[in-house]
Amino acid sequence: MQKKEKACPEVATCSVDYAFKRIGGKYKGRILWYLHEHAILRYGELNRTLPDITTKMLTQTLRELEADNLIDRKVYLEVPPKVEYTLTEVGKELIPFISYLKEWGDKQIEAEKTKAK
Amino acid sequence: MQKKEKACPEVATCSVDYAFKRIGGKYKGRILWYLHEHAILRYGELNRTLPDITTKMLTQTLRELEADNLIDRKVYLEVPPKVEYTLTEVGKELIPFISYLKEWGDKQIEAEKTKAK
DNA sequence: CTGTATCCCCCCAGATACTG
DNA sequence: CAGTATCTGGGGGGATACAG
Repeated sequence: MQKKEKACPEVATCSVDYAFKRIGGKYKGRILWYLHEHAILRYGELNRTLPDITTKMLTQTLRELEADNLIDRKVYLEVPPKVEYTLTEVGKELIPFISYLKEWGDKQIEAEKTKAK
Repeated sequence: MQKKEKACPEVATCSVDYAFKRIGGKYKGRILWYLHEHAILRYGELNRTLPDITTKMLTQTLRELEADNLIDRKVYLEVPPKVEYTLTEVGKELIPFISYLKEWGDKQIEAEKTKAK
């Protein structure tokens, strides 16, 4: 059964939309931030740093970030295997903004606490 | 039919996660940005500004933003009805970051074009 | 003009098992 | 250690109709 094509398949309607498509998603923000804090993180370290993520989602998200040129993936050919993830230059450009967002988040969380009392 | 409040579905694992939960979603970024650009927008104007949104999603998203105290909703009791949306002070605090993100997006889009040629 | 109310599809993401 | 593979469901979001 032919369904009508969706209104906007994949083209971003504006640059804000474009940017949100690239850093949106359930885990991307945190991954980028943790990579900023630690500079280099291995797969297992990321998995432990994000307690609620599954290996499937972690791999998938990392691949998307890599495809979008926000992170680098370096594989060491040794046993046991070792893979390191780092921010690319383009990815690093996002840090000031995530940093700002984090401060805003901290502030709001604090405000909520005060209000609750 | 009242549904359970959606403003804070789950506990955020960190402030980055918290912030992304509040501005994430398919349309929130653009809505906040357009409200910044125009200061005041009516429901119909927002609907026209986001060509790919349905009334259902627009209403739903606006309600969430309102519940999160990022936008204000002012109703004029007249015929025909008139509703105006504006950014709250808390919402305005997000503008520098969205602005930064927009510039980043513009830059990436430009870079993609150059690369394509 | 500013929304509600339904119906329903698709896909994100979780759970689990397995592999080089 | 660093991932695939497969199955599954829940809900985000689309289309449409209608109301105050």
